[in-house]
Amino acid sequence: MPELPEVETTCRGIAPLITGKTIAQLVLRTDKLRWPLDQGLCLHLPGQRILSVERRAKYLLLGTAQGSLILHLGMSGSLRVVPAETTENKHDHVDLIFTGGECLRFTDPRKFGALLWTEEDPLLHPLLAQLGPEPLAEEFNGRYLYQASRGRKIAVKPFVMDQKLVVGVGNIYASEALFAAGIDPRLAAGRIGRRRYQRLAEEIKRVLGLAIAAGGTTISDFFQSDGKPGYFKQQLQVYGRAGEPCPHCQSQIKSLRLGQRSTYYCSRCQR
DNA sequence: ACGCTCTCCTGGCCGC
DNA sequence: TGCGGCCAGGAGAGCG
Repeated sequence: MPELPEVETTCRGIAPLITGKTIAQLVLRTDKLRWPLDQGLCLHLPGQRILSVERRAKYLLLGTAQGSLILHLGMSGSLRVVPAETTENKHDHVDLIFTGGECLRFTDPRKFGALLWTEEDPLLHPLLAQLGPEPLAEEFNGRYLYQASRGRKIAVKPFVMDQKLVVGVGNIYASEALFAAGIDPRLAAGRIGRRRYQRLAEEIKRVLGLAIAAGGTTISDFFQSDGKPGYFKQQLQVYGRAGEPCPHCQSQIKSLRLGQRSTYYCSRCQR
């Protein structure tokens, strides 16, 4: 997926194009994404005006006076604003058509995304209520990581990917931040000290910030809301680079699986 | 509570 | 060129 930088890029891309627009029609071309789609969406949405477009973790929240649309891009989802008459492609599952003729189109080959309607505060929705702090917020820092990790035996990489700990750090940026911080991704979270967590928190913020500035990372499926790819791929130091020389020490970048996910690291720079 | 695995889905790529 | 196997940015569910 779309990790945090990709969702942020999408949020910034669509917000100015759809804020204030009134929904005329919702078109669903599949009956389920990650979960069965609530057909009530088609009843609730027409006539609503988009008052806000926000991101929380990897969720996009479209606020209206009556409730909120909660969107998740899953592993392969993307959103674009196109003219409503634009011919749909195979994986264009949802269209939110506005009265002015614009269309917010959700595309997701793997159908791991989500689309939910809630009339409560979306931040209190069961999917969002348990989420950890935003990584770019001040409350996310080395002290927080250190305290949260005491007694934890889980490897540090899956640890920082746990959305209950901190949101938005996915598989790509977890490898990148650990490389930048010089921490072996296999280390038990509970055995890493304050200073190293201080560094890791800084690197997570730095890497995510750079990726947002580059419009995210496009491996294959992700595109910005204007259809362009994200350009951060060129700046990836280790992700997807097994066998290539480490940009710092030239030794071969290694890969392994941790918690079912591909992990890339330099065994010389990361201890 | 914690740590681990499996699972949803489609497509691209690799090797035979 | 076709086919099987494996892999892919997420994360909830269920297990011990």
